[in-house]
Amino acid sequence: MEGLPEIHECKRTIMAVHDAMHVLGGKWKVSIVASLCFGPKRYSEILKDVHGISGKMLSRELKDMELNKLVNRTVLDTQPVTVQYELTDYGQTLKPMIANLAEWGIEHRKEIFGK
Amino acid sequence: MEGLPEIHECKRTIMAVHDAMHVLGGKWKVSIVASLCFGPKRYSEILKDVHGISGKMLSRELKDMELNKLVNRTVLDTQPVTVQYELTDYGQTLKPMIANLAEWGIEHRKEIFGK
DNA sequence: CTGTATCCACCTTGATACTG
DNA sequence: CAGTATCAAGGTGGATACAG
Repeated sequence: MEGLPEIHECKRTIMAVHDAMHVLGGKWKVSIVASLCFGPKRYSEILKDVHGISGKMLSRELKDMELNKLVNRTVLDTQPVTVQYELTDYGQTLKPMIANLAEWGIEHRKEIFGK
Repeated sequence: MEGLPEIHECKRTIMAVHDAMHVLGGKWKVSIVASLCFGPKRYSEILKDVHGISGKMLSRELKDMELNKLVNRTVLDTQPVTVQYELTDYGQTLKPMIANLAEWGIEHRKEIFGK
């Protein structure tokens, strides 16, 4: 597999992909990560960014990702309270993968609608 | 976002990621693609590769991916019949993304178990 | 604003049995 | 070997109401 000199075995790759998906599974997680790739966001901002997600699901997914050390949650001392989410250093390591996925998604859209 | 010179906007990235996930969503698709990244495979080989998947789900996911032009299905003239699946040229474009995901998955496993 | 609780419809998946 | 059919169970996610 090109571009992956460290990997020489199929099963190992599949396991790795499976591990990654265990953390990024669910309908919304990668979209949320994508949103947070562009800097810290408040709850309501993510809600607007990720089209179609409900408040319940956003809370739930963010809590999941917090447990997995992917995002940090900070309650800001404002009136009324606002909460800021941001990728942890660990979460930042997902950026290249998100970038790849986005790039493919754009090409895919062209493939579907463009011609 | 580093490594993505063409993308300058958050919403567009999120949409792109969403589009990609529309095709790769579901519990098993990325694992199946990962398996096929290592060359054509027969149904039963994929079944062994992707740990935990049932025959029903494998059939269903492969059919989905065939509709989306990601994989080719070829019935081989053997006795009994065997069926070979392989990534289309279009499906091959997913390789970099799978490679990234696998790389991250391996690091993630270290993060969880390694220390 | 940022959630949580509840109820509920739907979808996904697994198990099993069966076909060509 | 490569599927399909059927059933049952559990998970997923939306709507709404409510709380701090």
